[in-house]
Amino acid sequence: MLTLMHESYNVLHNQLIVLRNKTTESELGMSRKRKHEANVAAESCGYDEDQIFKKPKEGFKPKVSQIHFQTDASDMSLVVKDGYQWRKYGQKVTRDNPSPRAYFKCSFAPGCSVKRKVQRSVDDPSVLVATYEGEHNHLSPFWSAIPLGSDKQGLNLGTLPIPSSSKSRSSSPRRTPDLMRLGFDTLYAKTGQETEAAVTSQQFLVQQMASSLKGDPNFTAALAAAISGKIFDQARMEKW
DNA sequence: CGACTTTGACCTGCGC
DNA sequence: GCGCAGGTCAAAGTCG
Repeated sequence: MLTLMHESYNVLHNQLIVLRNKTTESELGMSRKRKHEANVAAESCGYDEDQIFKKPKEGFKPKVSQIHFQTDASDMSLVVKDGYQWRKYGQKVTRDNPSPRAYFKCSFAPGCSVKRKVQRSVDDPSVLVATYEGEHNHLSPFWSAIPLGSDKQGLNLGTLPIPSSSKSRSSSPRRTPDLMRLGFDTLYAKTGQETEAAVTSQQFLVQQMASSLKGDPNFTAALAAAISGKIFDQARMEKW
């Protein structure tokens, strides 16, 4: 039943996203050709033109947040490792900033329409300013790597997707997943035998992972992004 | 060969 | 209507 419910939810959520996109397009005023294309798509979904192009009572403004990343000043790439998988689809030099602005789309989930703009700060070129538009319709790749209900069986973190779209050309080593897999595999190898040694090794592994993650710039960047997002949400909630 | 980046062209909104 | 600037598309190139 849970699976069915989850599937139904996903279907409905995807339809909502499609409708939101269409209403936004119509509101912004699209060309006749594009309107026709959207209309065809709408018909295939079972909605009439009025439903799709009727101006919404409340405009759907995508959630926008801005996060600053401290980088090496010598590193001129616009790659921000925040844990998600991004696909770059454009780059522009804007008037107010001599450094180019890169445009990314979330490529982790097909239906995810979150966009990200990354540009160096005018004041401090070592700071990357990432502007996020929209909300992910999926869990972070980190949590997606952990199967639901995994209880000493799954948790194969070695399958953790490699964050960022830099295609691992950068020099940063991918040591964390290996370490994590090593630890969890060791920990969960003996099924159901919770010995004292296992508890000790668990504590040891936790310490080892903590020190490993602390030294991993990718993880700290992702953590900073997550905390910033949380603070942003809280600020919005308090404002309401 | 697939996934991804690069980059010039194109689209769209906005001010004049 | 025109020009500018920001945003997006898509073909070509790159890499593992």
